[in-house]
Amino acid sequence: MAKNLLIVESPAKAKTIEGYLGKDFLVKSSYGHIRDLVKTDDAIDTTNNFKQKYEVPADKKAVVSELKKLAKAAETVWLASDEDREGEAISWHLYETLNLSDQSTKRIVFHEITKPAILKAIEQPRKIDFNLVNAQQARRVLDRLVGFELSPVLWKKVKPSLSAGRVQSVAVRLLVDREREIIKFAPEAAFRLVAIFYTGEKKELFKAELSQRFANIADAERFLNDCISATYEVKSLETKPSKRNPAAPFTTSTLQQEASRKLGFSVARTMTIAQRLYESGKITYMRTDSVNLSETALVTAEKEINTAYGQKYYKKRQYKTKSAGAQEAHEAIRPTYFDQHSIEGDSSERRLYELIWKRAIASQMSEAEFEKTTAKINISTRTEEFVANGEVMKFDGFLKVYFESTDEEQDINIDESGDNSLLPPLQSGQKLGLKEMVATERYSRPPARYTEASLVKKLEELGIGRPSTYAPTISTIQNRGYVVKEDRDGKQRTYRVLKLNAGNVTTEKKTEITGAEKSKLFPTDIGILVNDFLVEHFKDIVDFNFTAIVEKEFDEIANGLKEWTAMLHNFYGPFHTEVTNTIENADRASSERLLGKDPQTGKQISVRIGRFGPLVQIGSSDDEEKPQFASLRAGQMIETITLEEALELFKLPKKVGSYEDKDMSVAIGRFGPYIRHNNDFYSLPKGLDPMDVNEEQAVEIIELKRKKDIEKIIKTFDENPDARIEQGRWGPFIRFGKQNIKIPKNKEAGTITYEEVLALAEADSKTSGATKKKNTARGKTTKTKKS
DNA sequence: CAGTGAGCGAGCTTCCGCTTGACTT
Repeated sequence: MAKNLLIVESPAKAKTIEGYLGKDFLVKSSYGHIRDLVKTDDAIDTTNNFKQKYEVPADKKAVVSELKKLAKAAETVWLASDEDREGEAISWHLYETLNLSDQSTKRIVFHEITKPAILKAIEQPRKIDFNLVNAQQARRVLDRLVGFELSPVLWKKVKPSLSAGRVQSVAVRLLVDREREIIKFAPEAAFRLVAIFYTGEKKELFKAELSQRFANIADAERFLNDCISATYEVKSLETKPSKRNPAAPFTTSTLQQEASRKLGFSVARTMTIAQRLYESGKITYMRTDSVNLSETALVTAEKEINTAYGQKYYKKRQYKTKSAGAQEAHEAIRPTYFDQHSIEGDSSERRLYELIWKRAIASQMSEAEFEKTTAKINISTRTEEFVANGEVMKFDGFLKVYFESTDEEQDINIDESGDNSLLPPLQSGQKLGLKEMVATERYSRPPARYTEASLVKKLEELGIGRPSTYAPTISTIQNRGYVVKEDRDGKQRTYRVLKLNAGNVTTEKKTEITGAEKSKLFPTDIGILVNDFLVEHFKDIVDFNFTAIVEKEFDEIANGLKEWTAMLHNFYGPFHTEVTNTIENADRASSERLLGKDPQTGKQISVRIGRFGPLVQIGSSDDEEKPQFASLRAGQMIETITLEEALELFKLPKKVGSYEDKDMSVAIGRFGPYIRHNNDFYSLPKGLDPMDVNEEQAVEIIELKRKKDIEKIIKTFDENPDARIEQGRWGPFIRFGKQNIKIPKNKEAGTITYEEVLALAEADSKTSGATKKKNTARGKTTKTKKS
């Protein structure tokens, strides 16, 4: 048995460290926290100084019992969890749970996983820092109190099973606030003027923009008319050098943002892939808020840049963390070995690795240098002036490997990219020819909706949540139904374009699509309802600064300046009073909004959230006639639906004729408009308005779908018409009644026999049954309906 | 992907952070 047991948080880390230390050391992992508050309401005794009840959760029992055994056999136990609040608490929980003794236990910390760093840490052991532990307990207890007292208020006043918490409720609030800003936003139009000039005989073309816009069309028209007979001349020419610096290496949040923008990954996907890279030793730890690179990393990055690109591309840089509440227990995310420009693996792993490698390498490279030229151009008949910008890269520097993208980039209108192009050689006083001048009506844009990644960025700025929880938080608010991630179609809008060409001014109307969204987060009706309720009754908790305020107090506790139970008393007293007060006095949250009267019957029309989601109701239950109901469609919200839109909902489903002696009806479901026939569903092709579908079209759609279905069939079986092998989206699979079964890797789809199908079907029903059980036991949300 | 939209009222839901799998499509 080894004399020393060293415990870290992550098994991948343990494996690496074990290699650095001799056989006197056994290195094991705790897999994060090993103890937590019991899940019941008696976890914290608020009447007895917040005394906590901890337990080892079921999935940690095995880890704990193994560690216990090993600790008993070891002479010294080294607690090497991370150097932050949570890490310190993990060490303390280990100390308690493993029944360690003071003499035989040592607490150590290190910031990089290298042999010298670890050996040095071992030479400088310390004791567990109880101030830090207490700060963590205050954090843990506060989160439990907030979550487990607020959620039941929602169950009573809104709807069962809802949740609220310090982090998730603010995340939802950010989305609701932003949605309202967008709803309220009134775009303003102005005419933007772009001219295309040319120089001398070579007729080299370049673009210039007028330094001001015109608010109305008359002014724009007058300007163009004035320009018909004008001459143009370069008034001034200014050339300035400019520089661009590389961005800091990735943290969890910046990695999530760039992977979302450049690779289109969700934050959860990014983290799963990064975890695989970490476990296979390709990158450093992926849950970090630090932009710091270790000394070893700096040295190897320098070497790599010098050999791969040359010395002038290297520049040593150290970055400082900007985000609030960073705890910096780890390094920035970087490749383990800088000389590995790419790796083996599946395409998503390769692409994410490449992104991480480029960003980390670029962060130690020299700045890119540009020469920016600004030319001002006079108009003989007007006082305004045109401005042309040109940019020439003099030295690429870090741009040789990496270009950081921004959120705005994706919505830049093609017409508007007048900047950063090359200018022909110009001289002050030079006369210019005009090829064309265009005044385009442009609208101001509302604030952008959040993506998963931009919401993470915002949360990080506010110091809310931690690297390990960003992705789970984004999932939670979607799972609770507060938020949906989806695409939405935009609306058509017209804009006017005036053109001056060959001495003539012409006017044209054009259309564009505005407000189309791809993979954006939208608050749902229930999300809005819950948010408004919380904002009304628990303003302090859902305040954007709440976390920052309590974090400051946690820091004071960590520094020994404040007693942790005193802090909790101060918080809990007023909070709990507000909870009781709200339960007793507050009205049930109502989602109802009156839209007006039905023009045909005069009955009242209202929208509200029903048992199965948002609905429109015509008439009230007091009327003699029964009220009519219709569900809102995807993309429609209680807050914004109009009376006209609500009435539209009652026009569907509608019969469009019959086919094979059965009725066909058209309706709109969760996946868009469809035709229903004999209990089968056929979705409508895009662009076809469900209100316009006639019998002939419907039949055509049904027959086309059937033909396609037949084409998908690879093999059928005489023994059973319900069994067949089909070509699916991810390859061939077996359809066996309602069961969809994967084809084992060693089998060829075309050669499978019916006996094999039966065997696979039985094996599949067993495993899927077991899975279902496990899911419900874990309390996961299953979407199966009660039958 | 429909239909549903009331009430009966037991027993359940829920937080944030630290870690990985073991599942599915």
